[in-house]
Amino acid sequence: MKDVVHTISTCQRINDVLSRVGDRWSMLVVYALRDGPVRFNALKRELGISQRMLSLTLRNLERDGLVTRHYFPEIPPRVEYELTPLGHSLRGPVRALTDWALAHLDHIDAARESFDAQGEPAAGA
Amino acid sequence: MKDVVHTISTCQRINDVLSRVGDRWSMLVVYALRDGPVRFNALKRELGISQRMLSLTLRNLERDGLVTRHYFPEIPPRVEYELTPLGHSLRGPVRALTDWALAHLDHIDAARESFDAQGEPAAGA
DNA sequence: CCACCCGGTCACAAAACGATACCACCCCCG
DNA sequence: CGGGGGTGGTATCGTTTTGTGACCGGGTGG
Repeated sequence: MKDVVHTISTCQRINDVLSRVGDRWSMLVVYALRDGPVRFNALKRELGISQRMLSLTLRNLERDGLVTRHYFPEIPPRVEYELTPLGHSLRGPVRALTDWALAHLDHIDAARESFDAQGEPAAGA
Repeated sequence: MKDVVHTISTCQRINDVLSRVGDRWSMLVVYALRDGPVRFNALKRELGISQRMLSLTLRNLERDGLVTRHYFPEIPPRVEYELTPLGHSLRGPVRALTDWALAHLDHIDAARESFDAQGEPAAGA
């Protein structure tokens, strides 16, 4: 029973961190920042994320010490975001997940289609 | 520029999969199912998830071919959920992420605290 | 002059989430 | 025999999160 108790608290802790960096936008941003600093609007276009969510996600990431924000008071003002060492350490796990995602997207789509097909055979109209 | 274009579509695809299995409940369920079949209420207690979300998450996971649902018409009726081979293939990436989460939880908390501290110095009372 | 870029915020709608209650079934305890 | 409990789920309702579009200030090109 002790193992179970241990597992429970472990889940709580994982849950805790995942609720911070485990959302898809955060992971996508980490993924997009893998090769160095990127500008705000570049991220926005590349990820297909709304300005608001990108702004929010980046601020949370910055708060959690995963990215740094560099403001260049040029004309036009430029803002670049870059991974911190902590952020870089997350690259590996995120990479594993994105690689898996890329590799199994078709598989998931197929499973979903067959599930939906057998689940609702007379769902037409 | 071709590389950029490639990156863009790649992000879209990753985003696509992540919107399916990239939420924290799905990953937590995969994590909890790593050692074999687990019952509905056992998962609920272990993960600290509401019945509604667990039910939804499990159905989505089943739809995407990541878990299978085994119904035992006993008294009381027992339902167990188990990872499919596809689900097992996700264990690695999820493991990487959960390990990272466990390892860097303190780091994140510290970063957050210092960020909040310097962000709102006169937020007392 | 108007339109567009930059980075970002505001207000609002839509969707997701969480807690609770409820279902049907059966068991155990008193 | 009645009350409370556990099983796996769904329905409802209120809150939180997410997403959409407009808007801001500043500058530049047509």
